[in-house]
Parts: sequence; structure tokens; C-alpha cells
Amino acid sequence: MVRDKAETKARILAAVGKLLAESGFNKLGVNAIAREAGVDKVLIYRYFENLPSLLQTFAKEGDYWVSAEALIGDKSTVDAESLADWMIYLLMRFWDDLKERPITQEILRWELLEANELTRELANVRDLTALKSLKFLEQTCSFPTDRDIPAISAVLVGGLIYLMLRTKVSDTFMGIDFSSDSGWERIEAAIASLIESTVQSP
Amino acid sequence: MVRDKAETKARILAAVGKLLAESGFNKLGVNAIAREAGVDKVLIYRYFENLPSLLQTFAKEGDYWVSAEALIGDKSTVDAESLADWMIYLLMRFWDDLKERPITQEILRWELLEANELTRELANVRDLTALKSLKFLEQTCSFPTDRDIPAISAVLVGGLIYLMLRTKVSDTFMGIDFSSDSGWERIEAAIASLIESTVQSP
DNA sequence: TATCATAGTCACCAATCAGTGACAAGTCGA
DNA sequence: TCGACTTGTCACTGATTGGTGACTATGATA
Repeated sequence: MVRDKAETKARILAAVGKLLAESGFNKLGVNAIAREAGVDKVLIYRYFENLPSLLQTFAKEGDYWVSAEALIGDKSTVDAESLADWMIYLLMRFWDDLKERPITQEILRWELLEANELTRELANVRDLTALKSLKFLEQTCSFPTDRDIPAISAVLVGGLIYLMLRTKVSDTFMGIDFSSDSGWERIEAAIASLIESTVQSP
Repeated sequence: MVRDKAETKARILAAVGKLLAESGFNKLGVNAIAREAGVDKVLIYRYFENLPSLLQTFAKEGDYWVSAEALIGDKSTVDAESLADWMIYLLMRFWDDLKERPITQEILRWELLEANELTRELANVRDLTALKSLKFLEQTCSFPTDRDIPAISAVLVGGLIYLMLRTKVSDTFMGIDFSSDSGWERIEAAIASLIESTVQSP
């Protein structure tokens, strides 16, 4: 053993991340974390008080959401003019980003299961960045009065999240096959057509 | 005690339903079921082999999905002509039905967590009725060639399910407040406008 | 070299989990 | 009334959970 507190703490946090990405929050326990980290579980209590506190530390260390700014990127290089263009662009960016973040996916799954202090906090952070993106949208291209853009976004974002969480468990939903890319392409096309048709400044 | 095997079995199954509606699948165990049913847990093993087998029995006893026929209802009394009308009608019926079925909601939540024989089977049943409804739609008002109606439906249904599962845990999503009816009304209106704008026979 | 705080180890606790073996209590037909 | 069978009760096992107290090993300082 190396007798290095900082490294041990880091190993514990890394183990949390690995287990989380592999099997989600419901199978995440002190014993499993200690085993994965190759560390005695007493050290978890010594360095992180208890399990919820460890998870809280883990949550604060990582960045599991693109900031609104990063999501938007460099405005001048984006080929989008209308509100519909921007909505599609942002949704697809959000989507591509989420695909690369297994831990974020598990957090989203966890939010559907348990309502505790941590999940509420995580949900809050997520909601704030979502609102920021909406605000950006509204300032860049003002919202039409006859369309409820936030509600429309909520449905579409919710649908994407649901399909993403689902396809980690099952390959089909409503007859659409998600085992290959073609299923996802259909979904992306559907979202684009929904936005294009619905969101038109009058 | 009444010494009545049939009633005891019924009480066990009823306890499963109650616990399921209250706290979902992840907290559903043999001990809790026996406690809730006021029955010795040995009887669970005697009458239902083991926990998965009990759950399977429970799943087969109840009807957790409206059949496509019941969802459609009496065609002649429905005030819907276009494909868009029908889609909105079916989605809202599905939605109203799901609201009244807490156990079905928990099954949907469970499907997001575990992939076992039972959840796969339940998901299959659900998918079949969804496909039936889609088929009905296609036969009643043929699908436009430039729109992927199944994919559009998948996104919207997924979005509804996600928002429903979420709001049992948190009251807000993307700035929309679901603690009162007004939030849901915005979502329903958003779905209606999405469908109306997007689904038009050429 | 002796001291002392720290890092890590080990053996335990009480609670809970799914699952079982042995037995008492009631009910039936003969 | 005598078995034979079924229904229900109780006490357990072995594994796993989150969590803790007491210990040893190590390295820096004085």
C-alpha cells in the first residue's frame, strides 16, 4: 500500500464513477465501492463520512452537464437562422453530448427513482442549464406567441431522455429498432420534422 | 385465521399490488409483501414458488394496459376525421388512462431499471398494443409518405411517459410546474400543436 | 532515538434480505 | 375415532447491507 490519503480518496471516487457507469445507482453500495477501489471500506467513512456524503462529493467533483454556453458553442459558426434551426441545433447538441455521458444517463435514471437531497440538487442544476438555453433561444430569436416553446421543448427533451434510458435496457420501443443507428436516425428526423413544422414565427 | 388457501393467495397478490403502487418495484421484497398481507412468508414460497414467480403471476392476473380496442373506443362516437385528429385523440386517451394506473406507471419505471424475463415480457405486451394502435391509425387514415408517424409517436409517447414518471418524484421539469393542472395543460396543448402542425396528409 | 499523528487493517455489530425445515392446528374421509 | 392431508406458525440459515471500535504500520518531527 502507498499510504497516500489523496490517492485513496481519488481511487474511491473513481470507483464510484466506474460502478455508476456500469450498473447504475441502485446497485451502488459502500461494500461494492470499497471492493472496486481495492480499499478498506472504513476509509470511505473516514474520508467521506457516509455513503450519501460520498455521493454528494462525487456529484460536485464532476461536470455531468454541458453548460448552456458550451451547448451553444460559437454562435458565429453555427448555421442556424430561424428559431426552428436553433432548436434543432441545440437539441441535437444536447443529444450528442448525452450519448457520451453514461454517468449523466445514470443520474437521470436515478432521478426517476429516488427523491433525496442529492437527486433534487442534481435535477436543479440540470434544470438551470436547460432554462439558460431556453433564455438564449428566446433572446436570439424571439418566441412566437401562439406556441409554447418551453412546453414543446419539455416534451421533446423528455422523449429523448426516455428513449435513451430505455434503449440501455431494451432494443425496441413501439416497433422501432434501436439496436442499429437507423432507429436513432428515424428519431432524429422525427424531432427535426416536428420542430420544423411546429415552430414557425408568424 | 381463516385457513383459506384461495383467500391467502389473493391477499398476497393484493399486497403486491398495494406495495407496488405505493413504493415501486425496487422496494418490493418477500418480507414486505408478507408483512403487508398479514401472512407468513413461508406461504408465499408454498403458493408461488419464489419471488420472481409471484411477480409473474401478479403480472398475468392484472390488465395493466388498455387494449388497442378499448383505447380506440366506439369509432362512430369519436369526433376525429384527419390523421392528426386521431393521433391526438389516441394519445390523450392513452394519457388519461395511464394517469389512473399507478401500477402500470411503476411497471414502466421498472422497465427502465431492470431487464429480466418479466420486464421484457411486460414490455412486449405493451409494445404489441402500441403497434396495434398504430396499425389502426394507418388503416383508418393512411400515413403521409413524408412523415415517419411511428417515430413521431415514439418521441411523443416517450415524452409523456418520462414526464409522468418524473412528476411523481419532482414537481418541475425545464421550468414547467407540474404541481398544478396548468403545467399538464401546457404539455397537452404542446402535444396537440406538435401533431396538428406536423401531421398533415399532403 | 523516542514521540505522535496519520493511513490502513481487521474483526465485529445490528438489520435485512431470500429462502427452508420442523411442527402445530385445523379439516377431511373412512 | 383414527389416520391423512392441508394450512398456517415459528425458528432458523447464510449472505449482504451500512456502519463502527480497536488495532497495527508508517513516516515525519523533535
